[in-house]
Amino acid sequence: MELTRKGEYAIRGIVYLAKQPVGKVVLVSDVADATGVSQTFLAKIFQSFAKLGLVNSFRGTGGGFLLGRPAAKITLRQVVEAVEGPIMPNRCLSGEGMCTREAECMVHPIWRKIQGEVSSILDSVTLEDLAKEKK
Amino acid sequence: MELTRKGEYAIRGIVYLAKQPVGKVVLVSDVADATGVSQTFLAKIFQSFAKLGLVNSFRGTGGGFLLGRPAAKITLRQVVEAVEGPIMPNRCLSGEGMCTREAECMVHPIWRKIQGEVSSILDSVTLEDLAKEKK
DNA sequence: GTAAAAAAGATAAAAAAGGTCTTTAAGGGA
DNA sequence: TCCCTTAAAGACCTTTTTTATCTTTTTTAC
Ligand code: SF4
Ligand code: SF4
Repeated sequence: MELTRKGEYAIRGIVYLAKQPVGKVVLVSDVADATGVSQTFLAKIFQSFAKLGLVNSFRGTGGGFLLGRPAAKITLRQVVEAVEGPIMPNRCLSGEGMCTREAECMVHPIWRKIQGEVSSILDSVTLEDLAKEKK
Repeated sequence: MELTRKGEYAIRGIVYLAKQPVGKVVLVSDVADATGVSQTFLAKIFQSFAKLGLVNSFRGTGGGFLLGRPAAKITLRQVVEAVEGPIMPNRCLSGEGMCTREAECMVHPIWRKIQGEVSSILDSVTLEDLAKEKK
């Protein structure tokens, strides 16, 4: 029930991107320095983001990363799921037939409810919200 | 963000206990058979329960386990936390000073909210609820 | 005393987490 | 064209956690 470091770093990294002026391209090394994350590890994380279109990347001189769409259009859930996989408090939520006890199980619906609540909270937060300064 | 097998087995095991007639002592081997869990693994889990008073145990002939208090007084949260530790979606929730960024962090409060929601859902379910037959 | 059962602790295989390193591809500028 | 810069891709590695099993000890009823 705990976010991994990968997930934590992913959030730090993309929030840093969201804090940049729109259109500014930043090096992964800069993000790594600013967030206190190993550069190579963060690079891997950003690759996952790029595959999903959460960020755009440019190679070569003057290259780097920027958000793939406006910060307001990227939710915290999308960021977390990009690196951690689907929000899933218990294995039996991944599909039918995962557990033969499901038909009589009184616990299964509880996990579904938790999944729904957590997903909904994470969906309600965007990078725009997270990029603001705390007041 | 996923319940371990230990947590899953813990719930299955103690729910089985909750389904027994009040006061009935059952062998860990019976619970293991009924829930499809390895007996030795389940025994370990029940030891954790016993330490916290969630179950009572008796050794020797005629020994076994039963609930430590009425099913209505044992919440799903207590069961899960007994084997998985505190509900904690991110490390920084475990105490002050875990993360130097916390003061300016906009994400931290989100994790706290999730922690609160999940805890509250798990608190609202008792073994009495889980022991009922599904209708 | 003996058999039954949980308690306790040591051990270990398998999986996941948490990275690093090397090579390749792409882009910009001299 | 030839460097230099930077991300992409994938192989590789170490540590920690999960998921157990096995053995020995303690307690209890008969
Ligand atoms: S017993 Fe219930 S909660 Fe557990 S895995 Fe099966 S369906 Fe899910
Ligand atoms: S940066 Fe924020 S969310 Fe991440 S560990 Fe620190 S306080 Fe928690």
